[in-house]
Amino acid sequence: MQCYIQRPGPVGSRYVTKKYAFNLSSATIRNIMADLEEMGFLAQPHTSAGRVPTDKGFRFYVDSLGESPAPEAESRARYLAARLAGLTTGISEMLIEATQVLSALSKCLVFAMPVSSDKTTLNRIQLFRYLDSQLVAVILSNEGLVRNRVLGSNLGLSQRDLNRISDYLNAEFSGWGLDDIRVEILRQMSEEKAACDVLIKRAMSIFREAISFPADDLLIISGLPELLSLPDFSDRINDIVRAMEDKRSIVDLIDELSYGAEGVQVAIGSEIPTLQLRGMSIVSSAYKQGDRPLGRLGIIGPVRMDYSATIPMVEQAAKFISAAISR
Amino acid sequence: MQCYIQRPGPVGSRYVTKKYAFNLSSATIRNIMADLEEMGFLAQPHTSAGRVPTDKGFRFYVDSLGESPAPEAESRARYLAARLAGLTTGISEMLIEATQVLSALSKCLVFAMPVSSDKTTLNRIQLFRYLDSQLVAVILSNEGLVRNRVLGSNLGLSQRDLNRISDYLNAEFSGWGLDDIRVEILRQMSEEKAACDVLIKRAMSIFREAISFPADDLLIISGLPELLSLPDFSDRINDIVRAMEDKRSIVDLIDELSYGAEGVQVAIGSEIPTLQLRGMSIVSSAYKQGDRPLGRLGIIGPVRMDYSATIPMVEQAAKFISAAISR
DNA sequence: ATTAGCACTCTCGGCGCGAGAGTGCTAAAA
DNA sequence: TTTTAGCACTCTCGCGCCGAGAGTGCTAAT
Repeated sequence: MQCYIQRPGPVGSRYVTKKYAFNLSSATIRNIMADLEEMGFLAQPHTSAGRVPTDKGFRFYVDSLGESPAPEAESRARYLAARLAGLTTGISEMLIEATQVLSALSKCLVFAMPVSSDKTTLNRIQLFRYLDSQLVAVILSNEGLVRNRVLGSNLGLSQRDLNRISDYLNAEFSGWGLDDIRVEILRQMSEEKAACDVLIKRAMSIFREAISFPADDLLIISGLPELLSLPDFSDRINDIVRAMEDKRSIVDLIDELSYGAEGVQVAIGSEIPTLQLRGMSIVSSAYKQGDRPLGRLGIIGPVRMDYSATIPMVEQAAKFISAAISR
Repeated sequence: MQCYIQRPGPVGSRYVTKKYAFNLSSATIRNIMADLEEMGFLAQPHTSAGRVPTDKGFRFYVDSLGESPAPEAESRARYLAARLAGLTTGISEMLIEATQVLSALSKCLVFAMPVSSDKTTLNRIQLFRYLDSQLVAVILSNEGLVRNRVLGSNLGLSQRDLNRISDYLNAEFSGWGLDDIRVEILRQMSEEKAACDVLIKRAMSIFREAISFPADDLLIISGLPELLSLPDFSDRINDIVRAMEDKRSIVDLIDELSYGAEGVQVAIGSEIPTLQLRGMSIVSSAYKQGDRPLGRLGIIGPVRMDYSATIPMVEQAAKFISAAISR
């Protein structure tokens, strides 16, 4: 019933009778609409404008959408797969490519959000002398994230020392969660137990610095122009750009919304607490390695987006990426 | 004379007489304005609106600005220095911080653009086994850039092999320009000379892949919302966002504009060829390590920006960063 | 060379108005 | 009982008008 709000503007009873061969007159439709309005599924912006679905209406629609076949989803999935198949590089590159493809297909904003680096587990760390007095820490996580950090003063450590430190850290902490490592380092440091070995002490302080990342710089966003071109948001553009600039809060929002969600998760309009994103919906899904969630990707678009298209798209993309990672 | 167009909208003769104690009547001002208009320094949007400086007018103004003392520049420079001084990390972090500070101060968009990775010279490369079948190449340049790249299939090389390859590559190519390396690799590969040693052959093909970066992902942009909030661009917001999305063309533009420029360089309005950036000016300066330029940072804002403030700001920032790098 | 005065021009915001679209309600038809 | 036709009513939107305001150019006087 709601599927015809894919065009902007309220829709009137007469339009419905023309568009669909219901064999019902506009007056009947009006009655039905009045009923639906009473139930809270429709609303009119003002008397004698057409009806507009409410968030509740969309929620009902999305819930009742269920497992529709969606014929064109097939070809889209193939296209996405083709674009991603060529990539032999890491997860990050695949995610970037995927967001770009999806934003082009959906004409919405697409994000991808690897799981916060706090929650990743260390695969390996390696330190290098770099230029005059700096050192570089390269941190590989088991989740496919590669990060590097330049640290200020290497305190005159030789590359040999750094190798020993690296080896020590890998032996000690490989497989640990970065969060746990942080706690453990603080514990060891406060215990002063490590004081006996000055190298270990140094290793710890270097390590502590090396694994402290900003929490948001892994968020990938594509298709901002697409979102801004939509007639819905022609005012409020500033709000949106500003909201997207603050990646941290986006990450937190997505985290909060999809806490414990299985499969595709849809947040519609007022279900999103953030004021700056009012009037928008978020369709997102986790991608996983085996059973372990590695991150989330999804679409942010207007409430009246084409859910029957976006939901399968997000689902397919997440599945494809999961498969590619797990392979 | 032009310094009073720091408020939006054309300015009339009467306003001038009030604002400045010239002891001249508005009619006199009108005559002078008519003269300036004939010379091409002023224009009127329509008859009986005030005058607006032309690009030519701004150019004259900027050129005649010379070495003005700019009293508040002092405190701004100190603020910037204070914000940057705390950072002990690498160049990239410093640039990000600098762009953020500058965009907050200038209410404009600020960019920083490390020199293209093609033109950097290799300091060191190191390869790691990673996860199942991938390998990670970490590339350190002499210009302070740290990049890593995940490569697809490691072909069953052990970490020991990778270390040997790394050592070989470092011995062979450390100090070379990435461009030159590329050429050399192609030459060696076509000569099949390296065919004798299968490890070297592999090293070459890995290396070739490892040093191929997208040319634009080092461009840092801060303050897009600031730029969009300006009343000047309330239409055209879409153009701007889209232009900023296409980082590649921004990089090319800046490169082109500032080719061979010494010190601060100002491009005003129509001096910028890009259509999407019409109505804007770019103030930029190179930052250097010693005498070697490492990149460029600058401000993009409306043509009627406060050049007497932005020019010293960009200059100071570039100088400070140069000093910090060279130290 | 500068200024006062004056007629002229152009923009901008508010107002009214009519067209268009859509509704609710009532009474008739199925 | 459900559906339909008809009708009066309401609200938005676009358009043209008009007056206020700001600024100019020109001329004549200082």
